[in-house]
Amino acid sequence: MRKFEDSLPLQLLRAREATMLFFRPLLHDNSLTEQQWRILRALYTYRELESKELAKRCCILSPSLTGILKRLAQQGYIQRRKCHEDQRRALISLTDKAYDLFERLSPEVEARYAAFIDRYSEEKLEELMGMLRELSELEP
Amino acid sequence: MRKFEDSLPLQLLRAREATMLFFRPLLHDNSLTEQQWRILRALYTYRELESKELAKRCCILSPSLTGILKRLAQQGYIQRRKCHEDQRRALISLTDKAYDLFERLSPEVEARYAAFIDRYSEEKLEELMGMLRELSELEP
DNA sequence: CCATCTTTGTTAATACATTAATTACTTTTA
DNA sequence: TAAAAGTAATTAATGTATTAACAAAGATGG
Repeated sequence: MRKFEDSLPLQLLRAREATMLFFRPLLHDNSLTEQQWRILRALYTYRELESKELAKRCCILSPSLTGILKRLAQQGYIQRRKCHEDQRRALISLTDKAYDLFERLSPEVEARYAAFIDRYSEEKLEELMGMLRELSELEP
Repeated sequence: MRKFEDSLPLQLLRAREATMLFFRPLLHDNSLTEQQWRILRALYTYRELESKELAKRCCILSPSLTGILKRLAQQGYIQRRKCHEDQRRALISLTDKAYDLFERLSPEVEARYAAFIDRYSEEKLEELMGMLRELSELEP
């Protein structure tokens, strides 16, 4: 049996925790969770997404997303409309309030990303991202 | 601003999800959660750990661990004793029932790990693990 | 020796994860 | 076209994540 620490899922978890130490305090200071920020980021980029697509891009399962979106809506950060062609689908987008918040925070997020790269190395990061991308396309 | 998909935390999450697709079904078929399996693995390796050390090794925060250990104890998988030198510490270890379960499952877990390596590549995995290890030692 | 500070572990409150089951709507098929 | 099969989103139930606050045991300094 492999050593406990030689588990890839565990190392991926550790690496993610170490990375998030650069960003979590900033999000916390602004009363945002990781998941909420992922959703803001996705919607800022793609303008409008249906729920299922949003879930897939953010790596959040639909039942979780339902709750997260409900809370984001209560805080006035997202709005939803029904798709006319298919009445089952819901189309989600950011409110102006959310755009403001995003544009206020993103410079500091970028600054911390830069600080992170400074510590790790631009080249290593690029290589790592490549390997992760390949890994995430794998199927059992 | 970087593209949404160029976020390292997101790619680490995606990669972990893709990896867990190899193992999650097996754990689920045996009514184990990821966290429970991490704890079994850690305690199988180290025999006995105090709560804080267990939390750190498994990347689980203390308050979460409290609940997970309570449920594992109810199912008869762990036992706890107090440390004599320091009455605050709790020492956790597996029961025989847990050792049996672990030894029954680990061959299949290893088989799926082998299947995973077969798809990804032994060399890439080693290199990836190295980069992740370096990353997880980083501090803000 | 005592008051203070620190550490270990827990509780409480809220947010999210996971699986199964359900509802409402669409598409297929007989 | 009515019944069956499939899909998007939600609800329900249980388990975990996160932060703050706390109790109890231990270390520290006056």
